[in-house]
Amino acid sequence: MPAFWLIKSEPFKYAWSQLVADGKTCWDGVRNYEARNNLRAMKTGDLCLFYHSNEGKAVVGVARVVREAYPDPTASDAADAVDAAEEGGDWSAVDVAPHVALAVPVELATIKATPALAEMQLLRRSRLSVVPVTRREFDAIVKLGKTKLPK
DNA sequence: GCCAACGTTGGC
DNA sequence: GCCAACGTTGGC
Repeated sequence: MPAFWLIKSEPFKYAWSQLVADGKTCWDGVRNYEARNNLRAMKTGDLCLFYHSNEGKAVVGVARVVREAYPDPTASDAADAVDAAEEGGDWSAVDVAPHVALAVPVELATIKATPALAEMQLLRRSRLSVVPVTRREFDAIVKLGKTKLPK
């Protein structure tokens, strides 16, 4: 059984439409240990709710993990590499591809107003950019998005 | 633009 | 190792 996640991006930085245009992308630049651990727990085929933070504030699509965690290419330059070498820390990235766009974006306000979703990590750990989602929550979001998941 | 939450840093 | 200061994120 696949696991479910929610990944956040500011539309300004990397929007859902960009992911669709690119076909797939490297989800890198995560600089938080907990988020990194979540990235590393992802398996190929896991589904990720794609959330636009800050501007939009809604889940707009579902992405699929197409490559499991590997060293973050953006951590290999400049200060990050020095830090990683000195502190023994390192960063990870995964590749994701668009799976399906939600027919209707699921707004943060809607999530907050839905009792079944009140416990989402998105709400409780609002500053984490990669958080786990339960199957129940995932299904509820997709349903609110009036979307059928492709096989 | 402000503020709350929270992770990180640095002085001791 | 504690804790205050600081920086970043993200909602409003």
